[in-house]
Amino acid sequence: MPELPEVETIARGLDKRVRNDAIDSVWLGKHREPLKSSAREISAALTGTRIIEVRRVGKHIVFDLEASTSQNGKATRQWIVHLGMTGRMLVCSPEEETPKHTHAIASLASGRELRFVDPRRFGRLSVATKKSFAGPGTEPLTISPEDFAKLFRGRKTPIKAALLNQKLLHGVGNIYADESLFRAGIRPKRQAGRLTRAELDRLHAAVKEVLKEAIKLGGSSVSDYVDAEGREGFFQLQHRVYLRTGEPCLVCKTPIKRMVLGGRGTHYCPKCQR
DNA sequence: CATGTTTCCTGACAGC
DNA sequence: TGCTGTCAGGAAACAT
Repeated sequence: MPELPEVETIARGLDKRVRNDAIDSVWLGKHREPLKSSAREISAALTGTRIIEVRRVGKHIVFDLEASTSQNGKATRQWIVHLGMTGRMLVCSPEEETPKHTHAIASLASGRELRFVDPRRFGRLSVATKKSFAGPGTEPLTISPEDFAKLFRGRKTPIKAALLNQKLLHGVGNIYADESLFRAGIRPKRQAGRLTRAELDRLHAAVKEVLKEAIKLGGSSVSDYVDAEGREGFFQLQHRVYLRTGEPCLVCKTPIKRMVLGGRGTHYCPKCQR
């Protein structure tokens, strides 16, 4: 599942490959639309634009687009892609077989195609034409320790649920929430508002560290994640708790426990995390 | 508003 | 082999 490090890897790969290319035409799948904006809006917004840049905001891929207007002016807009759990954004040649669950194809001036494939359909496509897309919450890689601590003040929800709340921090998903809490030595179900400032500082550092390491390794390939070039990441080899239920903790050898928290599988070491 | 619960969707996997 | 049932999980909608 693509979280911040995976989306960052994908966005960088896409930027390298399609920056300055142009979108000639757009095809969108028929049946139920995996879209936030309407198919007509998306198609109209993308067709005839040039790709200025591809970047990541939270868990979203943002294509910054430029359209030439009739008065010779330039209009900017964004194509925003959320990959959900199983979404992929691939650059391919039109000759390549179109896989099942392909929901959108943008034909590029270079002759290649940008394809959005998403079996489970949790992904979302949308366009924004007014202001620059900023995402729902704050970027975990740049937030200060003070602002980080402030996010959780007075919250009764478990810290893990708060980390997953995209309106607070955006980009942290299930894998990196578990891994960060392990590195910070904090139990996932601790009340967010009751963490000490020292614990929050540790968590802040852990979140940043985990995300940065994961980006360096190209993300975690769990289930079927691959980047824009179809390559797998390697951070799954560094996971200390995620999907390690029953295996010994790498620090104290206590078996890793699993519980369900906020509807998500949650993995932790009962001895190292208090 | 804050928090908890349900829903969407399909592939993978267990059990028979 | 092939059918059925169960489950994961991001985020929005809905309920409390």
